[in-house]
Amino acid sequence: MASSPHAAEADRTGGTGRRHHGNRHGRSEEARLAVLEAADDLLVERGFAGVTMEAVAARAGVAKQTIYRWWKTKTDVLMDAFLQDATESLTPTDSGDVGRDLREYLRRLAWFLTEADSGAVFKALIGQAQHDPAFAQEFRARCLDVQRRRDRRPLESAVRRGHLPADLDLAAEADQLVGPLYYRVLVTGEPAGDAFTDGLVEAFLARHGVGELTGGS
Amino acid sequence: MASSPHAAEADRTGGTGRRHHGNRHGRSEEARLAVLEAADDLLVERGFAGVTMEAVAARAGVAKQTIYRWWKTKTDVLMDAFLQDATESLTPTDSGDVGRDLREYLRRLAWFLTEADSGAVFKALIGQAQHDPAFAQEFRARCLDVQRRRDRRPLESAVRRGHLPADLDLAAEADQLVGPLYYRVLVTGEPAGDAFTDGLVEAFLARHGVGELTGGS
Amino acid sequence: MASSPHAAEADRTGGTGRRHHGNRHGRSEEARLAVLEAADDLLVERGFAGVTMEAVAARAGVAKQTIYRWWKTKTDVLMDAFLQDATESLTPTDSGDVGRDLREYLRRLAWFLTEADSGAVFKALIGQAQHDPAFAQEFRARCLDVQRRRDRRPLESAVRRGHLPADLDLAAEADQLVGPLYYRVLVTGEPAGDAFTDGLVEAFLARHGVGELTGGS
Amino acid sequence: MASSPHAAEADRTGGTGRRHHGNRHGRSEEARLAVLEAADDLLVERGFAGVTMEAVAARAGVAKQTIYRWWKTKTDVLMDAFLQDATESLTPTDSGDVGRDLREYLRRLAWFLTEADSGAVFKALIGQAQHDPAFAQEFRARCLDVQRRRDRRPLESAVRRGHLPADLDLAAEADQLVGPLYYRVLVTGEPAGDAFTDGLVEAFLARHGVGELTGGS
DNA sequence: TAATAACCGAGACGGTACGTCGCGTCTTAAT
DNA sequence: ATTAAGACGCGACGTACCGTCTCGGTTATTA
Repeated sequence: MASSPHAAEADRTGGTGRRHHGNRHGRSEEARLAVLEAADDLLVERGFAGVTMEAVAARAGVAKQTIYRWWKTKTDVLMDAFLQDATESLTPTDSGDVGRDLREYLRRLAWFLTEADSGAVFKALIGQAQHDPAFAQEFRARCLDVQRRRDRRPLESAVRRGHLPADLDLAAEADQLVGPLYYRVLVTGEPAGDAFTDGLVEAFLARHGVGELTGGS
Repeated sequence: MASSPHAAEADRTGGTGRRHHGNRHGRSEEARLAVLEAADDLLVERGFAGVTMEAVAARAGVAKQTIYRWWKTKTDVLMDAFLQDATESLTPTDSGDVGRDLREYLRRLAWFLTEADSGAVFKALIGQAQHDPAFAQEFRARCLDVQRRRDRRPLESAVRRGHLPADLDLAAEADQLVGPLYYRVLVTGEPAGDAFTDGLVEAFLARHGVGELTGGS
Repeated sequence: MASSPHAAEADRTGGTGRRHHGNRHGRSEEARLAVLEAADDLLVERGFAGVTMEAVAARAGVAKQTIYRWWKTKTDVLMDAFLQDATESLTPTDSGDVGRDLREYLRRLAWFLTEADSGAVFKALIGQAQHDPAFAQEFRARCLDVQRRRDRRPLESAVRRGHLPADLDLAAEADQLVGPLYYRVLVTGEPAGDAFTDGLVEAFLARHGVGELTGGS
Repeated sequence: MASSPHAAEADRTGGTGRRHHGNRHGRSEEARLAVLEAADDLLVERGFAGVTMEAVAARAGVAKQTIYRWWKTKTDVLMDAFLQDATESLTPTDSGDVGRDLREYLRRLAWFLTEADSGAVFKALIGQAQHDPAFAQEFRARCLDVQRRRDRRPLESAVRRGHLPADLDLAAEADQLVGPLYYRVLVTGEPAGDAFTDGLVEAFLARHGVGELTGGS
């Protein structure tokens, strides 16, 4: 869901034309999806300031109370929206070639952060994390830790295959690998094209003496 | 200024007991400083959500309109507060030893970002930049570019002395050097102690074959 | 309501201790009355300048938005407050004796305009009508026309009984009867005691040759 | 002055092109007139709400402080503006014929109140008097008492010539004569044409038995 | 002739109130 | 039990004027 402005507004009733107004047991999946979608769309269309509870409720065709029943804050909604459709975008490949895998992965990560709608949500959440320590903690527990584990996977494969030493501090290495990319996206705002990410991979490989073993891009 | 709750509230009259209420040629320096100080203090004491225009005005003993006359938004105020007292905190040393200088600089940068009050302001502004592209642009132009130029300076010294090759892409190298630190501060939120920053420097030096020439930490 | 400072503040919950916070079908009667009461009281206690939306909201224990939801302006509130409790104060008597009825009615009208709290509201509204043509129109439609019809009623009774000629222009006659009273209240500000209003009635009766048929005061 | 939007803005320097900026002894007549004119014009063009101190100062090309130096409030300014050009409009004629004089005078008074720019100022001041008792007192002392004395003059002439009994309470009679006119203008807002004012005179003359002695209009 | 002092313009200042927006809570009737 | 609807108390927004206060410049009078 939520990867672009949706035409679903009119279709949320499932084509039957009926509206859902209550349910004796359990929540409305319909409402849940409509809220996530609305939040996502509003962020993309109007920016973070446009994502208000009232706007989300109105666009989702849902009562405010329904949102508050299931989410604490609007960033909580955005976090769910992010989880809903961000996971699959970044599953690393595993071709057997560390260099190729890393290049591919960093390119996709860069694209995700700078181009994808989910990336916009992600950046908004990162931004909010700078303002609100409590949120930061929850955001890290629910989203970032998963993401960091993903970042580490190509390195783990390489270690498993013996392309990298077994005693490597994978967490630290992964941070050094993706850190400059996040820095570029979050801080400097410069474009992070293939040349840039490939450069990061090159430096990483050189550092560990595997640069010459793997093919270029 | 503005690095902790201030006792200046009562001293804003400059000790003469007179109040400044504006004059023909330009603004009240007294009011300007009170506002910057108040914004800074509120951010540290109550977090970003506590920095409302009304709270700043009240704490500064200033009319709201006086703030709006000189600043567009509260982040604009925070940016000025940041510029007011952040510059001198991060001037790099130049001992002639790249390794020592870099270690020293990164340690101070890490301290600044995680401990200093100005660092809190900086993080808040970075956060806002994720929410508001227009602000992001202005923030980069007025603050970040200066900061990046500072980040590059130790490397420039090293090149001048011949400790690093002259054809190095300093901007890219600097980004690789500080990127993981920002990543840690802004994204993962893990502590960035001396061990961490020294590790970054070590990796950098190893990458350029100058690791063994300079002393350890 | 609204004829003096009220003790109702604490009773607005209706004695049950529960607060009303809105419901699906229509507005809070509780809030409505509290607002009218507060506006009325503020006018009497602090004058027209004291009737600010903020003061009304604060005194009524109501949010500003709740006032704006149902009234356009503060004079709109005062008009409702006036209508709420002014109607019954001025219902003319009908004793069968034109002179007695007119004397009685004009005395009560004079008292209303100069002494009653509602009279103060009325004068404030008349004042506003001089400043704002659009308001003047609405005020006349909603309040003054009713009032003028009341003014005419004693004369209508007299015509019905044959004490006054049937072809009399009642509107014009009523205007001539009450006009000098309003003039005194609104323009000259002189006291309008019984002697004054009785004099008006006397002149009126003399003009139509019924002075000697009816008893004095 | 001040009887219609003025083209004087550019001519306030007296055609010399020079501006007045100070004077050792005494105030600037130029500034005084510009303020009165601006207040008058703003009232006519934008209504009472448009007469703000700032707008008056801006339109008069005068500093706010200059207004506050010579006038307490904006209604004080309007009162001066009214006095400046209202006196001569209403001087009663004295033809020797009470009926003719009264008819003429009431017609002019009605025109003044409903059509003239000064009448608009007058109504605004009357309106303010309903809101502010202190102002009401001053307004009556400085403006209304003069006006009422004017209202009485035609009657005084008639008494002098013996057309009306010498023991008549002129103040009361004058109030009864003009009261309905003010009532119409201030309260009902109905047009007050010649037929209406002539009717008032007719009724007055009939009341005193001089109706048949004087010619119609 | 120079200094002086009352007045002028400009406009920044501390405030109050405005009318609006969004928050999170609540009540209701319907499903 | 959950929903859509929406009124509510609340707090902050950004704006308009208020009345006060310097400030520098102008100008008629005094020194």
